Amino acid sequence: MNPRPPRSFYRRDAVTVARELLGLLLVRQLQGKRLSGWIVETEAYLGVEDLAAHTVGGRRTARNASMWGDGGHAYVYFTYGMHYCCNVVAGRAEQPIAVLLRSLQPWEGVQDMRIRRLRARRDTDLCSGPAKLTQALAIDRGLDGTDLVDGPDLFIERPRAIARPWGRIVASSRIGVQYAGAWASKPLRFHFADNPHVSRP
DNA sequence: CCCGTGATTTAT
DNA sequence: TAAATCACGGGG
Repeated sequence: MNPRPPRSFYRRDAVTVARELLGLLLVRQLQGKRLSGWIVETEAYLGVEDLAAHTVGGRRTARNASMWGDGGHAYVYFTYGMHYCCNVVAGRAEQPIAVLLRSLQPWEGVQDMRIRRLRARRDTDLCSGPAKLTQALAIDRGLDGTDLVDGPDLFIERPRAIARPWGRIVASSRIGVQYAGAWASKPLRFHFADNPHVSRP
């Protein structure tokens, strides 16, 4: 069993957490089996001032409640009538910042992922997008608020030995937030250069 | 390019 | 109550 980062890992600013999540393993434990993938793409959402964040202007609703909680928990939301997206909550309670998990490099349970993602033609289609990875790993609103540090169903591991050399980290503007004015172009998306599992180059 | 899809949010 | 929105994915 790989060690998990402690609570203090998550209780930091969203950009730091977004960058340091790259190369860690997201694990979904389901029916006694592990589905997992290496985190290769993230986006930071900076809270009340961030025009692209669900908590902009201090918005606090039933949907985004877990974003207001302590770091190290999941914020899972439903959108476009059919998709779930999974965030890692950063900072401390009452500091509504988070990191959207955008892409994984599939690792364990790839065969199960293929069954959950029948539309994926290649393995680079399995988890190369925020709603693709939730479908592949069976993450839905039932996991909203789950504890990534201590929970049994969804968590993050940081193996002692590095699995592979990941290479350079690239920063770019976030995807799908064109409405956010000046915040749309800030370099808050992070991914490994030249990784084929990233949602788009 | 366009559209499906329906919960969530905001405006009356 | 009603209307608009949407941190997307898949197909042309």
